Amino acid sequence: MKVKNFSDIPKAYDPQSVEDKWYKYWEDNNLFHSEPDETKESYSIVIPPPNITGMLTLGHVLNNTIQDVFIRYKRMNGYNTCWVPGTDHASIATETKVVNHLKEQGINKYEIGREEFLKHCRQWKDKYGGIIIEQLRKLGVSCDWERERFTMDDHYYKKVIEAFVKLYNEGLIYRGYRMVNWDPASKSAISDEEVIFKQVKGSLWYFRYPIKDSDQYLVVATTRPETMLGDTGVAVNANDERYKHLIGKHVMLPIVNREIPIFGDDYVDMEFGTGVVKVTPAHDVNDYEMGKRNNLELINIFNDDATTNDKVPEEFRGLDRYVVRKKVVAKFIELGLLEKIEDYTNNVGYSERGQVPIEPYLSDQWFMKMDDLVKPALKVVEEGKVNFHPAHWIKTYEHWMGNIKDWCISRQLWWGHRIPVWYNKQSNEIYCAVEPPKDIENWKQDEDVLDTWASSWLWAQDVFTSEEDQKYYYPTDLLVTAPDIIFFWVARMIIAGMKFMDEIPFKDVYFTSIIRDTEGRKMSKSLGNSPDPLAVIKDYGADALRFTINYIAPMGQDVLFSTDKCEIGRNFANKIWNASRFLLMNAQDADLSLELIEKHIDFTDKWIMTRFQKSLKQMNEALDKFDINGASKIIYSFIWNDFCDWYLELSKKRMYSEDKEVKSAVLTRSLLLFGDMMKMLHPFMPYISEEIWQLFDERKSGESISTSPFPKFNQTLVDEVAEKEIEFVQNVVTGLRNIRGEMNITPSKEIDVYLKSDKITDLQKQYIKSLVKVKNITVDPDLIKPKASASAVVKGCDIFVPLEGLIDLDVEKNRLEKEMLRLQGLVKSVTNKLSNEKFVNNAPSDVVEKERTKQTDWQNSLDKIKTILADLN
RNA sequence: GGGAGCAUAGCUCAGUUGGUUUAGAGCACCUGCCUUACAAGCAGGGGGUCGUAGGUUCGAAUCCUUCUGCUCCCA
Repeated sequence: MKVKNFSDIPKAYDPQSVEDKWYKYWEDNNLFHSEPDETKESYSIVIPPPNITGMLTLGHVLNNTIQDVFIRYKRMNGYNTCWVPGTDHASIATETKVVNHLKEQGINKYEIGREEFLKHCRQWKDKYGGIIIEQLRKLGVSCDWERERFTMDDHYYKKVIEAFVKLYNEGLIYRGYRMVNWDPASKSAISDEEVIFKQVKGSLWYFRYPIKDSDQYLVVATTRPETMLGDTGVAVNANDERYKHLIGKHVMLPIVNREIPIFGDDYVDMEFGTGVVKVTPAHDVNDYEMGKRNNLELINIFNDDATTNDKVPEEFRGLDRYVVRKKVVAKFIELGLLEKIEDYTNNVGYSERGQVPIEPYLSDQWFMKMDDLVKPALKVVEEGKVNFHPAHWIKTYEHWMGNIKDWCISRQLWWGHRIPVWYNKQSNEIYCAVEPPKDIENWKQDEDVLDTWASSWLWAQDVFTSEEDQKYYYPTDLLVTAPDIIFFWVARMIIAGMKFMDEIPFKDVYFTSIIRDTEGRKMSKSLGNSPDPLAVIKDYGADALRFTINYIAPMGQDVLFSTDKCEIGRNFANKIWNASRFLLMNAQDADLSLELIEKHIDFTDKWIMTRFQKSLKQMNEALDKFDINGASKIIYSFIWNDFCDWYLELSKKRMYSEDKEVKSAVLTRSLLLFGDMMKMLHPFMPYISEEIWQLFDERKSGESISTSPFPKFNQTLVDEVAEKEIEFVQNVVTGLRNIRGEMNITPSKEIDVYLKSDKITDLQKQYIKSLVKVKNITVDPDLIKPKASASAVVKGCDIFVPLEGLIDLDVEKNRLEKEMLRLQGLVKSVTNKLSNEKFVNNAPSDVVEKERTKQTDWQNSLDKIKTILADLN
């Protein structure tokens, strides 16, 4: 092998130049493109398509990093990997943006009309829709960019329409005049899932409703005074002794002067308020149900923007609902009909997008019948055909699926998939098909578009546009997504998969953590606590951000993120960089013949190979169970602790050897191992691993670590004996360093060391000498403790460091006493255990055996420490 | 009201089927070092008895129950 020539390798790693260079290289060489190949096993992922209105957030970073880790890992393991990227048209979000954008130019959507408006939407998409995709590239994600999709691509659009037609023809989609969640800002219905409930401090107003033909009145309590204008009844509980006798009578509705009935209904909670409920069937879900049961009139008092219409008295018309609220209350005061006002906190539903309170509103909408559709989708999750990680999300899924209501899929918007239904202008006959009717002039198409999720539910199947692709890549292997869209998207994709493909959409679903700030608050624009990932990448590097976020993101728990935590990843990258720099600098003038790699192998080499093999195995196992956080910790500690802290330090003795062949052998092996380490690291830190891998040998054009084979675990390279031998060296070295540190011996001072041991080899002695600043080591199994020396006891070795004149007796006593107490505690607990007959009789024999060994070892050390201490006094 | 999750060092988290656990890591902290890969570093050190109360067991951070607190989802 031949490393790259370097005159001056920078001391600190600079990610910026490295990252841009390699991303371009990967794209130029089209390394991430996949085509069906029946000779290879496929591994496919579809990206959760970000909104075209979106900008890259840390949520995207986490989500896409995880997908990239798996796709790169599988790619290197020989799978034909295909990661399909794309974006979502985000009907309501995009339309809101475009409407506002046009408003700034004084343009009104209704004035320019549907076609013209859609033109603006498409322009907007062309201009801004690709931003997030470009930003994703900065992260280093290995998507198959040739397959980039959009939910309104011709092919995809058609599939969405076909799905609608199919369900319509099967009677699973129907139109109905129902109460829906109305967003008065976008003037559209939204689904139950898009309503966010917030605790709002408000009031409970108590109104007096005069009873007809009487001088008495009933008191009703309400949180929404304005709706009284649409009241068509007053309800009490039929068992309520207070009011029972009034059932069948009427009240005179104030302001409106409408005569409305008093009726009994079980729904009414006698304990709440006064036990009397005003009923507004057109503007409240529960009232709507009561109205149906009791044949009440439906009076809709609002326009589609939640201003009052002409169904209310003239002075209240054309006003915003909250203005009306004030006016109604004022009027009640004026009429002397306001009983009292209490503070009250209630749950108010807000539109997720529009950020305004939703209004329960009666309108014609399209619904999907869910009862039968969910059954197969529920089954595949319960049977483990689709696996959730963490598995506890299954319960949430089951609960939602078990209580599902029909899905309102129509939206009163223009940007999106227009409902493929035409109404005959004369007969009002309904026509539903993929293609419009032939005599189009006699028909009028439904104005509405579909809920965005009623398009993205086909994502996993219809991003594959040819039959061949679909057959090869579907079902996909993994979906990585945030748990907050488990209902919106994950569940519905499974439903769609089972319905249209008769097959699951993905085998595993990984639910990511939610990113919060260090105080545990969700990232949000208004709080300003949401770091810009691109700025973080600029400051720390994409590798650092990727690694950090994996390192701090435990599965199933929230991530508390702050930008400075990226030091973890940056420092790690720098550590790796310097380790490679060390090897490269030494390799510049070395002979790196591969024949040498079998020569001059000692126990340190066997040990590092063992540690590598074991770490590799552990990492494979962690990734197999989707423990990406655990996997990142394994690679981190192997590279930093085992390789850098111990192996590189141990290898310096031979690296600086006079014997060129020794140096070359050690160096060549280290470079090869380091190359394998870079492969292991590559899924997590793709850029720096590529950079170093490319420096370590001459690579062909187009060759990349990302398409090179992942190391395979090799049991024959695991050497337990070498591990024990290193452990011994580490114990002695740590013991000596401890003495140096605690006794305040200046680092430059060379010490004499006496080791009482019968097992230490010459080679071990040399390595110990190389790791601690030592003048001379004397090893003798029958050693007698030298005068005025500091001591330490490790398993199999007593350590003495004579410190004539330097030793502080009190410090040394203190050290040893602390060690004695520790050992005493250990001995005591193990002795207790062993003198318990029940333990000895009941515990497995190997456990008892282990405890016996522990006891002997600890007792042994304790005795020695005691002797030394006694000697000191 | 129903459901889920969490509670281990100052902070953020590990801790596999209960047994080298008198509990690990990173950050923070203290001490000493610019030792020719790395001060974004090296070496050493202090610090927790595992939220509470009980139970199962020879043995519990680990299993069961109670309570407390926090987070999220659904109604």
